[in-house]
Amino acid sequence: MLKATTILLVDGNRLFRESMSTLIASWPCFLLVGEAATVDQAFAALKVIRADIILLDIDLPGESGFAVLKQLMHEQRTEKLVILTRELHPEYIREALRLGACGYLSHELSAEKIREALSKIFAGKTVIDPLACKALAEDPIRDCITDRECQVLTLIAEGECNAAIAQRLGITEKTVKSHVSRLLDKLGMSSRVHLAVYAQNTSLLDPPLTTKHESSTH
Amino acid sequence: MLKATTILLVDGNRLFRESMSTLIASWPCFLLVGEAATVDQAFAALKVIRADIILLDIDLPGESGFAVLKQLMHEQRTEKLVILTRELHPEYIREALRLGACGYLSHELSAEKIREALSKIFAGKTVIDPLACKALAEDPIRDCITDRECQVLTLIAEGECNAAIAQRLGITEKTVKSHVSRLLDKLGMSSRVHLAVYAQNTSLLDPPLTTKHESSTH
DNA sequence: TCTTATATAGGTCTTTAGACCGATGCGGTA
DNA sequence: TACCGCATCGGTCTAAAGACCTATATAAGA
Repeated sequence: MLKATTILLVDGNRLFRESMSTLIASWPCFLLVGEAATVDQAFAALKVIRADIILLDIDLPGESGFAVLKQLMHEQRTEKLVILTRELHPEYIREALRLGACGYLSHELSAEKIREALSKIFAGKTVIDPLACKALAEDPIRDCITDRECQVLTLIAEGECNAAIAQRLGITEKTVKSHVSRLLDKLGMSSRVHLAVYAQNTSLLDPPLTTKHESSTH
Repeated sequence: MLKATTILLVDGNRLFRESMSTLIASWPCFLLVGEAATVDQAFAALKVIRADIILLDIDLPGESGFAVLKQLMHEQRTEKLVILTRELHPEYIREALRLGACGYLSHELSAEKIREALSKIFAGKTVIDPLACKALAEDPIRDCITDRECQVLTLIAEGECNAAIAQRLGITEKTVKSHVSRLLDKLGMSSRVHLAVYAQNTSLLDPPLTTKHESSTH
């Protein structure tokens, strides 16, 4: 008998968990082995169960689903991490893939599409929701940060306050606030701290922090 | 004839540059080959000149001198990078050395001491101002971050606001603010954005964000 | 035992951040 | 020309951040 692919579902919405639970139960080769509503619950569950695939929402109550992604990738666990969420923010998608997710699926997908995707993912493939691809592709606006915004972002990452940024760029604090708000909106974030961390982690800033392969030539 | 050790001076203070210029001119084996008041000017200068030693202030108008340090270390250039600054913040010193500076000299040093230090540095040694050592040594408090503070720092780096941190740690926002203020004080910083960037760059993050034993008996 | 560090928490206050609204001028382009 | 993206700036408002003050319980050490 074929062993079922086991799934852990992490989603803050109880009704959604229950309906997904029913749905998965109707799939022959899949088995839901656990549910969690929060990041903490997810970690707790992972201490006692083993899943092949973790279906992970991002917008969880409390800590973001990215925290799970980060932690588990850090621990080099073998579970396939798949984002299953309502949101299609391009930045969410990029961040998820950057952190090592094996898939990004939205709630817009049909149940059948989800099942297919999970099969492929279990087989080792990476599946990105067509809608997510579309969101990435159709959203050059949200992707491209203007020169000015990039300058502001850089200064935020240096820890400058709006007034200081205004002074250094020779504009008013009002304008800086406009840029900051637009950056937050474009990147789907909610505070300048996120922006700072984002700028640090992506090579938006001059020195690409890729200390990966240091091929020393001396 | 002995080839002089060439120096590029990066400092935002014009008068200081001029006086240092005169001072260096009075040293037989040293030659000041360039000056810069800002990070941008420094990079511009480095495109056209070659120096053996770069004397670098940290508190430059605009971008911090650390930017130069980062970039040049990243490019694996051969110039010796020496911090010459008024400040003796332990965190500055640590950061400078971490980024690969060959020396940390304060303005409190005598001209003769500076010259000696530069000779040693050119010879391949690393020289740290005795006052800087003292600042590091006398400041064990500023060095050690407690477990709790580390947890708060980690959450700040994740972009959490104080209220969210309070919720996740099961304490009041007031207490979180206390921890944040203490962190800012210990690390000589002025905003949570600095803390976030600091935490990102120093991989303070890996360690336990595990909610340890919650001794809720208080 | 006395001291010190830590974690906790409260009060008051000012400053900063950011949302949400609007507006203008400029340059490229369909 | 009319439209659109960008950068600029303004007003108003709420919430968050952080300084500065005090205070308590606990645990580790001198």
